[in-house]
Amino acid sequence: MQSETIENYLKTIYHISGGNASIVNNKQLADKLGVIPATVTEAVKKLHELKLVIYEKSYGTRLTAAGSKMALSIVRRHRIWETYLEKELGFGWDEVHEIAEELEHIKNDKLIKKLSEKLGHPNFDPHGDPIPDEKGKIQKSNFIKLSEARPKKNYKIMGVTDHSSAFLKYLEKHQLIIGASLSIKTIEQFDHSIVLFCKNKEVSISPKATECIIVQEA
Amino acid sequence: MQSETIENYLKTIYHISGGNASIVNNKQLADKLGVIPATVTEAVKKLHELKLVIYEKSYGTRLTAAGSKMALSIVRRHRIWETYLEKELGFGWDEVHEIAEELEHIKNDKLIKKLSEKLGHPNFDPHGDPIPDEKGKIQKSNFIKLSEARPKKNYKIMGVTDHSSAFLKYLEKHQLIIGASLSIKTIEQFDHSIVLFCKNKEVSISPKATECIIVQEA
DNA sequence: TTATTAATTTTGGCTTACCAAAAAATTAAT
DNA sequence: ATTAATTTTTTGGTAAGCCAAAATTAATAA
Ligand SMILES: [Mn+2]
Ligand SMILES: [Mn+2]
Ligand SMILES: [Mn+2]
Ligand SMILES: [Mn+2]
Repeated sequence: MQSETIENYLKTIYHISGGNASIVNNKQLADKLGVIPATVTEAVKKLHELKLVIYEKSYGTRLTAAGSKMALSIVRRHRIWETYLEKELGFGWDEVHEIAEELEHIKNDKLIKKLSEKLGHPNFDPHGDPIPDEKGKIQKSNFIKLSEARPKKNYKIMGVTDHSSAFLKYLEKHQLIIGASLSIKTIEQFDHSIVLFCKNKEVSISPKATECIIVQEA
Repeated sequence: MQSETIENYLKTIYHISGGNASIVNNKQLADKLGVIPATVTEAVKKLHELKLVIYEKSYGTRLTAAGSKMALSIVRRHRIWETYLEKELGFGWDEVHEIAEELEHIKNDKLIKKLSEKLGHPNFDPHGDPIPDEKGKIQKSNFIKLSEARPKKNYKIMGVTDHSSAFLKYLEKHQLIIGASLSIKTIEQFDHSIVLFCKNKEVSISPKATECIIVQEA
C-alpha cells in the first residue's frame, strides 16, 4: 500500500471517529474519501494486516495505538502547513486547506520541526483546530459549537468545522472571523437559527452554519 | 499516467538532454530513474501519446515544446523550493535537494509565486543552478566547469553539478562554497587533477571533483 | 564483413488502487 | 416476524507502473 493512500485513510478514520479511536464504518469512509464501499473494505483489510487499525468484518474499523500515532502525525503536518501558509506566506484561511492536503504527505521531520519553530510552535491552525505536538498530544479546550451556545451569554469564535472556501468567505463577509467576540440575542425555537450581535451588527445564522462555528464562553 | 511519474520523466529527459531538447536514450533514462529500460520504453510511448515528447523507436526521445515547458516549470519549482529551504528555513545546501524532490510535485502556481516573491525572485539556487522564470526563461551565464579552467587565472565558484550530500560536505570541508574565490596553481597533465589556492590554502582536487564544480572567471 | 557486445523492444506477469455488479449480512420499518 | 432498505462483502475486471526473460535491433570490434 502506498504511503499517501495509507495516510489519507488513517487521517479520515481519525477525523470521523472524532479523535477517540471509536468505530468507523465503511460508508462514512467511502463518502469522505470519494471511493465506493467495496474499495474501503479492501483497504481496511490491508490496514488491519499492517496493524494500523482493527477491522471487524461487517462491523467497523478503529485505529490501533500505532494507527492513531500516525494519524496524529499527519494531522500535525497538515495543520502546521496551514498555519505556515497563512502566517508566513500570506494565504487566506480559505485557501490553505487544499494546499496542505498535498503538503501533509511530505515526510521530513526536520522540515515540520523548522516550520513549527518559525511559527513559535503554534497550538491552533487558522481554522481554530488544535495542532498535536511532536508526541501527538492535543491541547484540551472547552470549545463548544455555536449551536450549543446559550442566549444572553458572550462568546469568542475559536474555530470552524467546515473548511470550504464558500463557508469561510461567508463568515468573513459577516466579520465572523477567529477571535471575534459575539453575544447571543435569541435562539429561534422552531428552526434553531441564532440571532447574534457581532461588531455591533445583528446577524441571523442558520442552524447549518451554527453547527460549523466553534466558540468558547467569554 | 500519474502526474508525478510524468513529471519525473520529463524532468529527467530535460536534465539528460542538457536543456536543449536533444535526443535522450532509454538506457540513460532508466539509470537516472532507477527503472529498467523496458519500463522506459513503455513510458516514453505514453509520453509520446500525450504529445510531451517525440519518441522514435530504437532511436531516442526528445521533448516537444509542451514537454519542455512542463519540464522547465518542474525545474523552477524544484529550485525555488531548494532556495526557500536554505534561505528561509535554514537547511544546509546538502539537505535541500532530497526534500525539494518531493515538494516540486505540489502544483499550485500561487504557492511558487509567493515563495519566489519572499526570496526576492532569485535567479540561482543553492547549488548555483539557474532558476527558470514563470515563462521558463533561463538566465544565460558564462560559467564553465573547473576542469576547463586555465592555470594562473582567478575564478569564483558559482555552482556544482553533483548534489549528493557526500560531495557537498567534502566541498564545505575545504571551504569550496558558492561565492568563494580561487586561483589555479597548476594542472597535472597526467591525471588532470588541479591544485588551487582558496582561502590561502592549497588544495588538490581530483578530476572527478573538478568536473562537478562550476566557476566563472573573475 | 562477420562476430560480439550493447541497447531496445516484446511478451508475460505482478501489485496497487480503484470500480461495477451481484450476493450476503445487517438494520430499520411495517 | 416479515418485508424493505441499507450497508457490507465478494467476485470479476481495469489501468498504471513496474520487473524478468526472451527476442530483436543497432553499434562496435575483430
Ligand atoms: Mn491528503
Ligand atoms: Mn485546518
Ligand atoms: Mn521528483
Ligand atoms: Mn539544486
